[in-house]
Amino acid sequence: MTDFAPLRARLLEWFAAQGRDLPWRVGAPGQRDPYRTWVSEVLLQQTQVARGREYYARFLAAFPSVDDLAAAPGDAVLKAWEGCGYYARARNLHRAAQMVSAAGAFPDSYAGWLALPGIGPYTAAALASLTAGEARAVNDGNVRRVLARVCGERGATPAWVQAAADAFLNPQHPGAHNEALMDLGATICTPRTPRCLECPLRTGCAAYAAGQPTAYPAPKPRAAVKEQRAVALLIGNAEAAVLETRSGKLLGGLAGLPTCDVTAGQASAEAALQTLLDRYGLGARSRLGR
DNA sequence: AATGCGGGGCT
DNA sequence: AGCCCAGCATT
Repeated sequence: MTDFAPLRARLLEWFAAQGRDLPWRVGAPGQRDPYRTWVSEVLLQQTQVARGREYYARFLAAFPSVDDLAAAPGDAVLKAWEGCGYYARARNLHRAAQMVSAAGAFPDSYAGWLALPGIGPYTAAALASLTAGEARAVNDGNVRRVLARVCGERGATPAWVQAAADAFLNPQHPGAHNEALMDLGATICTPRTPRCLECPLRTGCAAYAAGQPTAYPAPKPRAAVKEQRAVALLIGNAEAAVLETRSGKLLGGLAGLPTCDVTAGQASAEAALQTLLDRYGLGARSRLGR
């Protein structure tokens, strides 16, 4: 295994000088406010920082404290999340806020955070290290990429990444170390065109030495994208239109235009449209003037 | 271990 | 036109 000791120090030095200034980073890593840190971490699950910033400001304005969030109606929480995607995050955050509010205190350990809905290994490690200084290494897309490159490990499996992240962790400054690694992955050790000449870990990086940083980690073969087709009906105009509560998993429970799935081919599309027209008693398609 | 879940940015 | 993003829950 790579000798991480010199890399740890250089990473923290770089972070002190070049780390990102983000609105939820108030106070020292290790004693951050649990609610704000929690909201930011959930928002940033599979969501880029620029977008997370917008929704963070909106969400904190609507729900300034965990008690405010717990007391809010579910619709209001979803409304604040509107357009951000992965809506289970909002529903789980709301449920978990009610659990925390009822308990009267935030979790104070990795295990405690992990027990809340919507919080998995990554988020629990981030929260435990950032709010309580617990020595837990985060393992996310940035960490996987940075460590695969530093160690020259093309086939970085989840188990390998976790072991490497644990070995790299700075037990004296786990929160700062985790944030530093994420910032490095986001701003220097990027997926496509890494800025190796600005990287504090360049000396000692196996991928840089090999001259092909983007070859690490090797991309995983992706499953073929499944295509789905549907016909939607607009009754109304840009000001007001008929909406339905969607069923199923895709945006289920949210409002949307009336839709009908299309199985295959033109005939099926015509049939789907007719189904929608019949549903609203709009008669033959020709009556729409087409 | 695989899959579904949103929406947008980057190359 | 892919690939990726501070992942998680479910199967």
